[in-house]
Amino acid sequence: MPVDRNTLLLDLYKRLFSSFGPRHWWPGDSPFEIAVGAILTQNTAWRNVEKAIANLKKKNLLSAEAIYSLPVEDLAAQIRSAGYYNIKAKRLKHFVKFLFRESGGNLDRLLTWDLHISRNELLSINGVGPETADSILLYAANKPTFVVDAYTRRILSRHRLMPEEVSYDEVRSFFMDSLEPDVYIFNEFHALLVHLGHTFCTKRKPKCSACPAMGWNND
DNA sequence: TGCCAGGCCGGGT
DNA sequence: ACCCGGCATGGC
Repeated sequence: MPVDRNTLLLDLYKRLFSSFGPRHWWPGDSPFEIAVGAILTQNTAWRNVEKAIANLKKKNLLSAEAIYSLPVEDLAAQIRSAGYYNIKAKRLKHFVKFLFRESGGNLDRLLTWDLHISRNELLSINGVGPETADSILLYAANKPTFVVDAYTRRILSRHRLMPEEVSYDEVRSFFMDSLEPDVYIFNEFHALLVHLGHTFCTKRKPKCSACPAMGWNND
């Protein structure tokens, strides 16, 4: 009697949670900091992002007003450690320009909008794709949207819950159709997938050492 | 030492 | 609608 994929997904969450415990994400003190982190961490190790954010904080530049006023070349220099600093400086500029245009520079107000509306608004910003938008919505606004990233895809494909090449929206729908729209579970599930992907299910370790212990077949 | 990290865009088929 | 090159630092 085969178990359906929805049940397998919920089972994965339960196993991850009981193995690793709550991750208490996202690292960041304010919604704006979380949004900046979401842009800076695009295809980049978080530890490189932390340094850039700490630097912005130290220089009192971690606000929509400061980033709006700072010349883009200067901003790039301040976020150097995050990598892709020229392109990311432009993206942060696009983001804060959007905030002032749509919401008076106030991210909190934008995030009170309806999920579907605010997601499309965020996606209209040059430099904000689906993962960045969902990260901001889930972790800064506590809205029930699921974040899909490279770890999510790798883990799901290694566990044969989903082929490698499916689209972002297909993976997101798989999670959102299988689980109750619970912000806490979406938050922890994504964070747990990143934790697993980070510590065990990496590219350098094609045989995920934690998975057999968790009762999963990933030959 | 090379390979990898919590993507996304723009130009070309 | 896909496909691909470009973007860049820092750690293992």
